Amino acid sequence: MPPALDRPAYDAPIGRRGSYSKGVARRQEILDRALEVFRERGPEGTSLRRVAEEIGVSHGALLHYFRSREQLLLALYEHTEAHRRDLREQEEPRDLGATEHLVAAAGVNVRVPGFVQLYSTLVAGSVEEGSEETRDYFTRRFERVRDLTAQRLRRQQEAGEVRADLDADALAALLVAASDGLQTQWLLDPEIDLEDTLGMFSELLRP
Amino acid sequence: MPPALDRPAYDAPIGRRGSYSKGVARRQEILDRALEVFRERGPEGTSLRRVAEEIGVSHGALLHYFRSREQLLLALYEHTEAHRRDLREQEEPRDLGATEHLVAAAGVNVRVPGFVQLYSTLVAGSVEEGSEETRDYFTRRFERVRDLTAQRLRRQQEAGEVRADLDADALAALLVAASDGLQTQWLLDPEIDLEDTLGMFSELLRP
DNA sequence: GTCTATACTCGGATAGAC
DNA sequence: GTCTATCCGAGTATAGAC
Repeated sequence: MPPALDRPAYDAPIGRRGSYSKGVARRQEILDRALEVFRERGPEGTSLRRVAEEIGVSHGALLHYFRSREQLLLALYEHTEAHRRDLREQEEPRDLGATEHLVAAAGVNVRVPGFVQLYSTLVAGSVEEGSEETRDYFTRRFERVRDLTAQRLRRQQEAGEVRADLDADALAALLVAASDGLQTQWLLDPEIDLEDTLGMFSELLRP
Repeated sequence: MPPALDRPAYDAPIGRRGSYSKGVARRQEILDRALEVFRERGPEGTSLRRVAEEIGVSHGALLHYFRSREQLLLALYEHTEAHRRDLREQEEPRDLGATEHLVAAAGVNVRVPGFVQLYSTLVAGSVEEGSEETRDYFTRRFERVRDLTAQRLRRQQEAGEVRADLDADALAALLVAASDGLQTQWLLDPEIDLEDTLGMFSELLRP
């Protein structure tokens, strides 16, 4: 369920030209306060209207900056993801193998309360009609994550750390799938050992 | 995302004792007609109220037999799943290996329009507050599927078809996760070759 | 048990004031 | 561009008629 994102695409300014026209700042301000509300309560009891009230704006105003509840949740996701990424960049050694990278990412994910659930809500919703923006977002995200994983795999294949008789791109899709799927299983049963189980993949990949 | 289900738990009669008290038949009748509505339209435009109107009951009455929209969707899922299972029992050879079994299951899944999406909607929703029934349902389902997969793996390990140095239960979780995760990726990008990619797992498992 | 009526909150769309 | 007011249809809870 993994890593990097060059730019927070949906935090981008709304007006094309011109300076950061106050609207952006206002939107950021609203987002910050919304984040706090989400942090205090769980993801429950956080309807648009209640969040808006808590923040001190009308729900119409909230909807003016975030075209839908889904977009607000996506902004929340991106914000959390960025923070999560910072966490990892400190503690994570460079040049991990593909599996180890995903194991580390998954480990951080499950330690951020609500993060995995938010992710799976958004992905499931992204496929519904009228969620084209979220859909594009996650389609691109999957592509990026698969590519990054494939790159790592290729590097490992060249170094002889991973068996070279299998296609790196397909392996990458499989590895990312296993990571996401295990996190889903973890949501329903937090007893499962996410990191150990996913880590088995590096065993399977050994030449 | 796989196979069997001993009993459709939420199609069970409501009253404990007594004969199939007409209520069950009525519920079934309503469900059948609702299924038809879902089949005609996609999963879109199928609000409780519109479905109720279409089949000629009040939306209150519909809610009397299915405590929530989610429960109606779960009934729809179970019904489709049963039909899907019938399909497979005809064409599928007995005693497939774990991977092959999941590959076949996934292949059928993606050929039933809307099925994968319905599954992922339900799983994502099951984790939300107030969805305890759906949550229990899918928790049990995952347990069952993992167990079944682990059994197959153990059989293959004893037969020397699968490397025996790895824990079958953990492998099963990983395999099921990969299957689910790939189906999610397929939802967002139907170009990916679900069956071939998942099939690689049997390569990885070879001793 | 079966179902109607009603009411509440929700997400979202709209129109228009500033 | 920013926001208020208003309205719609959605899912759901409740009370009570039969």
